[in-house]
Amino acid sequence: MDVAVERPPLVKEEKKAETMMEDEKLEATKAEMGEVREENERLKTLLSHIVRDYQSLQMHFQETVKVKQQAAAADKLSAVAPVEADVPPPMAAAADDLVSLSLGSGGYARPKGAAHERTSSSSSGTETDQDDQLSLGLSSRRSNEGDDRQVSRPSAAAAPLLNLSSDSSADDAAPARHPLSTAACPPTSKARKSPSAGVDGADEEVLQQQAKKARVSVRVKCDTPTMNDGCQWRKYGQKISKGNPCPRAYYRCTVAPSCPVRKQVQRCADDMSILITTYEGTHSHPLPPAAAAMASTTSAAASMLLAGSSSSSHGHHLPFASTGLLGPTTISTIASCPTVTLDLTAPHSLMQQQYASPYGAVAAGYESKALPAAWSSGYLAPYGGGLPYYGKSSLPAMGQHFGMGMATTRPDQLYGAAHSSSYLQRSSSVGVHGPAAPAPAVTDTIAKAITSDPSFQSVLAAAITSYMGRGAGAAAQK
DNA sequence: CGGTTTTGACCCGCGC
DNA sequence: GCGCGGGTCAAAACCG
Repeated sequence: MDVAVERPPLVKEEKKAETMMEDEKLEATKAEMGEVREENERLKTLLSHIVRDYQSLQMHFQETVKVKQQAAAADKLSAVAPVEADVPPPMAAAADDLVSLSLGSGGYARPKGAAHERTSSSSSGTETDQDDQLSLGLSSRRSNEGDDRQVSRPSAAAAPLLNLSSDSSADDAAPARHPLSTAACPPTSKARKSPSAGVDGADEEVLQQQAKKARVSVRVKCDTPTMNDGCQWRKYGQKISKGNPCPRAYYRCTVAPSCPVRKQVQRCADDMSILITTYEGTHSHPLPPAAAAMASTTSAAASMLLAGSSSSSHGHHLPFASTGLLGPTTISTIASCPTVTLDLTAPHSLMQQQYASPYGAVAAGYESKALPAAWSSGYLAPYGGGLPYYGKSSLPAMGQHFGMGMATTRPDQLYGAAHSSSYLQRSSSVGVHGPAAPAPAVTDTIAKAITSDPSFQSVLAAAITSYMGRGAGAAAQK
């Protein structure tokens, strides 16, 4: 009873306390919002700064390249009569490449080759929308030069010189000279079977040679028969190769009927737990997010390869190699089929070094079984998806998306995501370390890496800038 | 029933 | 020219 009498005042006090609490909460939230806003501003500033840096670098590079190109052209003219005068020599084109890491959506422009591919392949089946095209390719292109409408512009100005992955290299290196892009003639076998398929024999040969270029081999510890990289594959063959009791399986990308991408999967003879997946070709269709992530990884690797093979100045655009971002990476140019091998398996001494390096955690993250797990996780996060899709989002959104992707389960997105460094710093504080939660750990370390190494930032900035195309430019100028 | 996997045959490049 | 090995084809089997 007493209690009943005394209750009203208590309730009042409670209410008072509640309102006080709410006020506090409100204040806290407001403060938080303010922080976020500040963060946002900082990010914007940082990004614009980066973009500016990148642009000036780009211009500088272009100037240098122009000079080189002119010299080369002069040489060529004097030496050999060009087959097509208006076509820049492949090598010169290769030299024109930029360090830009185009992760995804039309990452590389396929000027004439692409157009031709469309026409030639569309006759046989459905072809995906080019605008949304995703590419495995790491391409070099002039990213922000007012080319705001399309990520990849089909005009010659795009002059994408370096396209990362194997097939694309053919596209880009000699788009006009070999109008039939390699992607367009997926069936190298068909060419094989019907060599007189109508195209100039010599051209075809060159084409195929180039198509054979640039393979990316990924070594990963994986218990499953294949590493799920998010793409759809159809097995078309299996062979017992010499020196390895384990059969090698051949897969073809089935996301698009005309997609030329293939992969070979084989267990390592020495260590059966290691799965060696070799990718070849460039997807001629938009990729699902999960696959895009993988594609960006392999394209980064392929870019290293092509960068090394496409110009004499090795290393000037091997940011990942130099930083070790991709893990222990070996490049073999044996035969006419150079291959990048990403060894994401055992902790070699190299790995250990990388552990110690600011970027080591990337490799470390891959090294653990988390890698296949992450790749095969199906990746359900709505925005965590492939980088290509970011191409359409506004800049701030991008930051969020990147952050999201990283904070969840995609260490492999780091290559494109790291620009939101302050976000990373943040997420790093939430990160959980340990093998059970590799991604946060990776995020954490990456954040440290980013904040501690300006060169890394600039490299990523270049990549992001090129990837974002117009979006970045527009946002940066704000 | 359509798509995928399996598997033997075939083709091609390369080394001898 | 021949044999070997890698890569691909394509029919049959399999599967959901």
